[in-house]
Amino acid sequence: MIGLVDCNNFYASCERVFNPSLRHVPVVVLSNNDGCIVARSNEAKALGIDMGVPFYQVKDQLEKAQVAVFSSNYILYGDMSRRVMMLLSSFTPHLSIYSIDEAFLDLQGIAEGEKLREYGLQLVRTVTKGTGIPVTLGIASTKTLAKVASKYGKKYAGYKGVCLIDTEEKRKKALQDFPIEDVWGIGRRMRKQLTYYGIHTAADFCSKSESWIRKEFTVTGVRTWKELQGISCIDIDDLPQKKSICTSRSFAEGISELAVLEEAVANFAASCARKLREQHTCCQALTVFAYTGRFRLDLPQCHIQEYVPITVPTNYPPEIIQAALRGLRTGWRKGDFRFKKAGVIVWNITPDTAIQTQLFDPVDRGKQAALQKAIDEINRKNGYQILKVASQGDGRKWNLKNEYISRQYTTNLRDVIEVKSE
DNA sequence: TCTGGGGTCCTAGGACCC
DNA sequence: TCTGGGGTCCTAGGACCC
Repeated sequence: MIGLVDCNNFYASCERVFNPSLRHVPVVVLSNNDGCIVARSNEAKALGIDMGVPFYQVKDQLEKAQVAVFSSNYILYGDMSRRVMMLLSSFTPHLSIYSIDEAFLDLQGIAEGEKLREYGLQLVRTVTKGTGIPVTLGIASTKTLAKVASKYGKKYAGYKGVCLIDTEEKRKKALQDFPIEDVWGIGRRMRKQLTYYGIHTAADFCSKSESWIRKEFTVTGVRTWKELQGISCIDIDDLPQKKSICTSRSFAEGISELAVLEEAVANFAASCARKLREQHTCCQALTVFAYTGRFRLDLPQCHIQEYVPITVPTNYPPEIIQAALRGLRTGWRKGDFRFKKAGVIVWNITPDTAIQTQLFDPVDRGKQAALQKAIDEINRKNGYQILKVASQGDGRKWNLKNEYISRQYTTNLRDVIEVKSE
């Protein structure tokens, strides 16, 4: 059996942990740049606030309904996620972290029947009490069915956060009432096509033949189809190495000057380098991109995208920054453009051990690694990016909007909550 | 005026290699 | 006159996930 643990309204729940006045109050969290709504508490969902709507379109409505609004605080959410995952890992030797707020657990041989339910309730209690984040656990024989179970677990309070699909009878019953568009792997486009064929529930989908599913929805459709029947197709322990790592941002105001865009790109490249080092990997190529705003078709459009191969695999910021800037300058065109978004993607990721160097590599890789280790250590002790590459600048010309950001309750001494005694 | 960020997988074609 | 089979690398777009 496989378990799926899903944090309820994760970002909104994180904001609540250190701010009890938000309990029972509608809460929403915005994306970077205060752009869109990306998380909602149950109260906010009940008000009919949709996922993904641009903030400016509903700002007045939110004010009227006295909804608490937050800019996204990824430092806080990342740290809370780490705490949740740490507690989960004490419940199984085999945890596969799927996203910031979700993880799959291999429950093979852990318990069965009523015991499994007990185990689940204990898990939910432990995480909720230990972190303040409410979670739901869905248990079934495949990942897709575990997702179905967790949705039922959230929908009905009677489950107390744990829903099991552990018999054929329960599986059939669960699929009978389950809207096909809520199935993991079925998106907007497939939904449209399925509606056309009169397929509305997961059970309808399962009743079709494999060859028909393959013809209409290719192998990915077949995978979902099999998973729903209880045949596992998606591996639990794919936590393989990432194949790409991306850092990108939208800018509050469009950028017209190459120098400013270069500064932004240098920072995105440095961030990719840091992510590579954190997982002990190097990259051997990158893509740098910059777009003008896609919502302002009345303005001149420009779409820069440059692939840059790197000879010797690296995670050293100056090298990655240099490669990214080289790409940006190659793609740069003269014109009256206002770039709204830019980013760096690193590809061809390899472990940082066993690097194949060039015969005539002019760089002393050992010295370089030692230097970077020292820089990382200084930054760890003294604060984020105390030392950085000069081309990263001060970031003042392309800052993000985050008007409603909360404090870094768990990672910054200045922001730790004070407990006052009488 | 204001519209996110970070991933995966699949398909398909072109260029190039032996 | 007749012109294969098996690869890699890169680009690009679509669909899906959270």
